Amino acid sequence: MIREVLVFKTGRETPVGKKFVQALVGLRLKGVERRAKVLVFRFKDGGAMLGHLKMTGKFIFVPATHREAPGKHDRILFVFDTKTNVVWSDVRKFGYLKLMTDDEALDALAHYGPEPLETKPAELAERLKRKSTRLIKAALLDQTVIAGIGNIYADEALFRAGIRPTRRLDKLTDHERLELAKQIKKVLAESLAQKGTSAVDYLDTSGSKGGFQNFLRVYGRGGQPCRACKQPIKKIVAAQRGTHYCSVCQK
DNA sequence: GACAACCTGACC
DNA sequence: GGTCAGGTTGTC
Repeated sequence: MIREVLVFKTGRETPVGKKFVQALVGLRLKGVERRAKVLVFRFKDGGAMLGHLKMTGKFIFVPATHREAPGKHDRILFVFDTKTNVVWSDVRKFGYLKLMTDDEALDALAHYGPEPLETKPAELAERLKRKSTRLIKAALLDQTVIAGIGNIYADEALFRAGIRPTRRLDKLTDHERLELAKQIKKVLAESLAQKGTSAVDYLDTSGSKGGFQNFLRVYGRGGQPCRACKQPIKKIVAAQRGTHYCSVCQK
């Protein structure tokens, strides 16, 4: 049960007033799920809290004894009636937490594309089969096409599939779409096995770094030699995001 | 499509 | 001082 909700910092997308705190106190957590990049905290009493970490958000478990002296970027401390409390920390304050009914939660999550790790490559490939002229990189980042792919994994999957991020979506061949779908699944699974990518400051709920940053082939490697062909990795802007690729290995 | 906006910190 | 950063949304 949530005993207390201590608010240290608000933000534009999570103003977090008295209402928010009052609604949460007394609720019993049923479980936590993830859909796309959204965390879903469900309550036994009904209703849910949806949370997005955006780029710098973290949920960290802390011992119940740790109560005061919030860290510089801690936004909210959730005090439970157990031995573990939870801190929501967020340097850039882009993240949000929203309380809603079960129906509202269903609505809010309805527009996302399929979960790549729970979907067959052929079906993922089908999601990418569109007449759109936009860049494949933009399509990969579009959460309504396939859910959960971010900037790192878009670049990594494209490298592994040998496809340039600047290719037009409607110009990919069936073979390329299928290969890309397979590589999306592969790179996500490998990263999970390494407990994620701490390229900048990602930490898991125990405050530990992931290890996949050591296995990235293009992301963050602009100017460095391609691990496959030794030519320098290109760094450009595509779909308004920093984008890394090998001009030799990716066609 | 492109671009600004949200915000803070790291790095050149 | 300027640029960039695991993301998303709203406005040309």
